[in-house]
Amino acid sequence: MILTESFYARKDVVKIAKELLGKVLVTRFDGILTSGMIVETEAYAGATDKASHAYGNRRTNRTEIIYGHGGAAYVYLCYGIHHLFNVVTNIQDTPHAILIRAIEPMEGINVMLQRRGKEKLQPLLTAGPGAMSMALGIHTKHSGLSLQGPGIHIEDRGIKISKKDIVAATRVGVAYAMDDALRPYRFYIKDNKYVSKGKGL
DNA sequence: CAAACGATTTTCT
DNA sequence: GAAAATCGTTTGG
Repeated sequence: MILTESFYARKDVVKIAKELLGKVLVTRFDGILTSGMIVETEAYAGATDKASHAYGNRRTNRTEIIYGHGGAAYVYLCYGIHHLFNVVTNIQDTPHAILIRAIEPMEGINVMLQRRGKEKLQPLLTAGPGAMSMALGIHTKHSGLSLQGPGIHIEDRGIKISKKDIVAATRVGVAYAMDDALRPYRFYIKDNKYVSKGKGL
């Protein structure tokens, strides 16, 4: 089943980040379907989190989407090269978001290989937020799209991730956030080879 | 209006 | 392991 607004609108962003593990992220652009199981996420707790773009309730044109109601996509450009895909959670004016960092490819693998300029399936195809977005065809122009719409959505296909297989760790690439960089807001599936290596382990 | 910077990835040494 | 690539957003003049 497709996750609905009520899934994203809840208030515990950390809990939702854990629940997203094992769900399936699906994109369909120009009639081309690609999908993969989410194996790695990071929570960003808005106003109280220095690592978030919305720290201190700072509002800018770019981050306005995070302030909207849960269930939308927030895509932004990092380092001028990479498109990072986030899921907006919580309710209007509470800027929580979850970064999807890695997936295990399921459908449309040949398309993903083509988009990434690769020839054979290997973990680095979708391990890491920038690489995953490119494989799924996600672009900053998709920022603000509803996750219930035709382009992007997340499905529950009944995959159960055992609690003992969920690992909590510190987030990647947020050293500038000082003490908040130490929060255990990164979650991934233990022993899954499609989890990105990161730098924070 | 100009300048600095980043929730990363790839490539070269 | 270190450094470059590259551009929209944000911040300062």
